[in-house]
Amino acid sequence: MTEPSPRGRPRSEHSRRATLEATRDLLHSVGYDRLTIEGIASAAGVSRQTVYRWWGAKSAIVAEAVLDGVIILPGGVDAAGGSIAGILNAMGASLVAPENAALIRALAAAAADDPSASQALYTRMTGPTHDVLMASIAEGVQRGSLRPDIDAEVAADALIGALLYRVLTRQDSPPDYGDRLAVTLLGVLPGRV
Amino acid sequence: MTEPSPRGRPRSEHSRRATLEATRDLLHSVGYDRLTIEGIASAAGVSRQTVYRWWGAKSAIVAEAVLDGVIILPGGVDAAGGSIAGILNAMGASLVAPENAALIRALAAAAADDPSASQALYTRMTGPTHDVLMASIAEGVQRGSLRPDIDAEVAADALIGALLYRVLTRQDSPPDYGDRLAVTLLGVLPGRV
Amino acid sequence: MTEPSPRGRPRSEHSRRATLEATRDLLHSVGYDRLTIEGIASAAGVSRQTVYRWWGAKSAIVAEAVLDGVIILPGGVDAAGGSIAGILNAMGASLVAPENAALIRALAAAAADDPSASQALYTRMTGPTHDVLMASIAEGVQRGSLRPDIDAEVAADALIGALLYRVLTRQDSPPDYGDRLAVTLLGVLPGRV
Amino acid sequence: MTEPSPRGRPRSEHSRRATLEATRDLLHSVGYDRLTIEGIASAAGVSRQTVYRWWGAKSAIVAEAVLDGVIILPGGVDAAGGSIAGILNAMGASLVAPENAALIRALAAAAADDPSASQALYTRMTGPTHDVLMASIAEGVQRGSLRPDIDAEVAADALIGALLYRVLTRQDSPPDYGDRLAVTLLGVLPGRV
DNA sequence: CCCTAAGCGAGACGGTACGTCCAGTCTTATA
DNA sequence: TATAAGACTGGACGTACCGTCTCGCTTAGGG
Repeated sequence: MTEPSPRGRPRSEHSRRATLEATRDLLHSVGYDRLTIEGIASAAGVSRQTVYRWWGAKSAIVAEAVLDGVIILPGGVDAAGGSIAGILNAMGASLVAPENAALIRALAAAAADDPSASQALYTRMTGPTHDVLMASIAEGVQRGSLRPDIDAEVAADALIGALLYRVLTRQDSPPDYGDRLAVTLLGVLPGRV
Repeated sequence: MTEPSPRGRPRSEHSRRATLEATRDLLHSVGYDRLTIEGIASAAGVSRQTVYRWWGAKSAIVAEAVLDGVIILPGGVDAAGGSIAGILNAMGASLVAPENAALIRALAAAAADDPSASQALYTRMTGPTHDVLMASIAEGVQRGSLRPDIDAEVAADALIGALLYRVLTRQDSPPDYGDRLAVTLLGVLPGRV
Repeated sequence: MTEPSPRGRPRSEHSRRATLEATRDLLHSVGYDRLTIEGIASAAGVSRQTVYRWWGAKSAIVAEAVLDGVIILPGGVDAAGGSIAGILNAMGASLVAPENAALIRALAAAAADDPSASQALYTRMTGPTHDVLMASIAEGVQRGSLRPDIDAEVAADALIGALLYRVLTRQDSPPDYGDRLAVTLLGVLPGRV
Repeated sequence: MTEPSPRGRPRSEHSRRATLEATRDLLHSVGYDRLTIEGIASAAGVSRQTVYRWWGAKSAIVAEAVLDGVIILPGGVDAAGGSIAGILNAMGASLVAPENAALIRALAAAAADDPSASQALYTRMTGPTHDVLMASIAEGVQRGSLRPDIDAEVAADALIGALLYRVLTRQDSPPDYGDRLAVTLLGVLPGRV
């Protein structure tokens, strides 16, 4: 029942990791458009051939980096448990930080022109936050602290979408932008749920 | 008092227009990443040198195409006057149409890696819709048909952002997605403002 | 019987002259290969169109510069009247001077690839010297100071050719190279005829 | 003690050879001025990048083609052993042949504008002939069949230079031009030495 | 203890696009 | 009509990456 046990030299985990990390760093510093496989390979200290053997296209590397957790949506997951406005404020503040905004925009570009990887990218990048928000909202509706006509999925889309929209258009969001989102979209008062 | 009257052969408006239109068509068919200046020039029947003389970078061409109205946000401006849900439904339906979704994604990619043009791109692309929405919302608040705690700017961001988010993640929006947005975010009933 | 008297603005002699002089200077400094019409026009303070109207090709400009005497074979004509060895020494010394050698090489290149201008170039550049040499040799033969079997044309070819060969191969000629040429080829003793 | 053994794909001798031969052919047909790296690459069936990797400038390709013997001075080396006039006649006849004259002119142009390669070009192209001539002349002097005051180096320069001069000026040399050179410059009778 | 299989770095190869320069041609306003 | 200004097509320049291809070396099983 064991696996057929592979022949030959095993794949180098070190090279794999170095490639993904170099990709993350470059995505960060030069953006998706100016990201090149040549640049990734050389920054990772890996040969071009090795990159092509395992990925073949730059969007595939980006996708794996995201799925592997090498690239994480800043401020997303660990905010679970707080109030909705708190989650949004944390997320907003994090997204707006220049070092993260560049990464977000790069990933938007990657998603934009890779038909196959975009959903994977977004489910991994924004999915956790999306889930946390949906859970919080559903709970609020159930407890009666939110209007009963709120559709949790749509609300989560809108909350994330608003932040994304502001990052892509390069409008900075004031520190209380999360509060305003919560009040406006959900009708909650600051400090509540 | 007249202008100094320019010397030399005047710039060809025909070439300018052909370049912008070729850019729009290619953006549409191959996306931003695979858009090349060489391809634009040849599709436009214009020499590469002419493109470089006037623009110098592909993002600049895209920006001008948008600002010039050669590329228009589908279903945006002309929806003015309808109900909010109606505007959103129309916009949503339009954005989701495959021929437009590709263009939207291409523009998101362009905005993502051109620091200088992104704001221009978005203010022209989404700005009119943004304004229409804000006006409708503000009017609704004033008339009392919307909650008074709604922040029109934030609401418009969220409405557009939600649609953008779904296009970028390639989740299609059902036909009534606009209705659900309006209900959830603004608390309006379908059919009402 | 008078000329038909030209209509319109007369050709600018100043532009013509400036073009030829700029050509000479550039030929001198960058050589024939890197000589460009664009460069000539701008160095001459003349528009490109004007150059094209009157010449059309860079070799034609070079040819006219030579024929017009703007470019002269250094040390050639004014050496007339001296002894043969003296002419050759003067010519050799002059050709070897770095500032002239560059010009000679440039003209060899021009002659090499312009079928129509090469003869004109050489007859004007080397012709006078050729003639002076032939006359001197013929006179020497007639006076009996040179062997009677000397063919003046062939001898002149060889004397000039030897110098040209050394310039093109970038071997410098020692100061007494002219003496050695005269002795070897004509059998004259230094200081005689 | 063995060589470090090179890594990577070995250089293609086929491409190297094809490039040099294409260069020779083009030099022949279009001359040096209209010779382009683009044209060489395409005629050789080689990518432009490969040409740039190994040579970088057209003069370097020409130089290697000469040094490698892909381009040979027509009628040069193999004439050794004949009489001086015979060598000159053979060389003269060969140089004057239209297919060779074009090549000679092209090489003169190449030598004229490549400071680094000109000596290499000429030592390889004319060097062997130069040596043969010098040897023949020195031997003639030693045997007493040539005047003792003849400087073999200068004489060889002049003999080659005369032919070169006529090729560059596009004056054709009559079939007996070699005889006339030998008689005039060396004082030998046709058929002797 | 070799043998075979695969991974890997190095680096050449044919290509495509880049951004620049120049060749020629053209169209305008001015002299 | 000549000229300067300057836009235009076209083509070559030299560079950067692409994706593919050989090499030699390394690192594992398995005979």
